[in-house]
Amino acid sequence: MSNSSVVELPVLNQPDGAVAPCCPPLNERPLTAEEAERTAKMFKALGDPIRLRLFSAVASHEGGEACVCDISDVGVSQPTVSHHLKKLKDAGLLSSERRGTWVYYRVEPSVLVAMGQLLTTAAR
Amino acid sequence: MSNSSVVELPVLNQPDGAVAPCCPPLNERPLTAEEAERTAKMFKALGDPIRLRLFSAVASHEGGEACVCDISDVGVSQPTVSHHLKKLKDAGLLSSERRGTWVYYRVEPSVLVAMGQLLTTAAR
DNA sequence: CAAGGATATCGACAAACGTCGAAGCAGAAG
DNA sequence: CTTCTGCTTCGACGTTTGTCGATATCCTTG
Repeated sequence: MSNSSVVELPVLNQPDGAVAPCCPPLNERPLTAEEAERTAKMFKALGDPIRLRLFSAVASHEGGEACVCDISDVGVSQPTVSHHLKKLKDAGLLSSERRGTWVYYRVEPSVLVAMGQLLTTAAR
Repeated sequence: MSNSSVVELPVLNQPDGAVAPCCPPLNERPLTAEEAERTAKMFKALGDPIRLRLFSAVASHEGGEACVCDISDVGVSQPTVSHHLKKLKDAGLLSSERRGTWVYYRVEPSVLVAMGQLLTTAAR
């Protein structure tokens, strides 16, 4: 149980391995309730300072992945770090894999791209 | 009191009227605690489905602004709509202006751009 | 198999959040 | 001045969230 298939957030994985953003840019048209529900989970996951630092630490780490031990110096207890990493994982922003003693978290580059597209101003 | 100077989020308004993103792309380097604190407020504001729909409704509305009456059909009471709009305003994502009977909310295009830059994959 | 380090889960608790109805305020219209 | 409409503020309430210490799990090492 490492790379458990990301379900609905924040990109839709295509059968051919490509990714498509789940929703149009925010200024293209009003999001539907369902789109907003899915997308909000993503923003919510990044809406906590500790989680944002953890996410940024993973995203900026060499190879786009980091061991928990590399990034857990954020001023909260170890269980809290674990809790936040789980939330990021549940939101589909990170995946994790155990290698020996350590657990590595990684961010899919496509996630960053898709999230950026959401916020990139549509041609108007 | 309409366009009250946006203080710290999510972009830093330059004296010459230009804007700079408040923080580097999330995968450039780990955010500092202060950067994360500021940026998380922005994400948090978009981390609620109702707020996201309101924001999207304003952002996609003609001219980048909308009257409250144009966008308040999101399934919650009118005071709740007002409460969420206030949160988006406090987060620096929207500004408001009263014109006669109606209050108009608007989103600064630079905000969308700056937020997109946060999430756009840095060259690595 | 025993010991130890790394991470996850559990249970509890205070603080923050989303929601509503009621009441208040500001312009427009009579 | 009074009434009406659009919006905000207030006060209350149940739910969710972030945090911790204690405990459990997984894996390596001796």
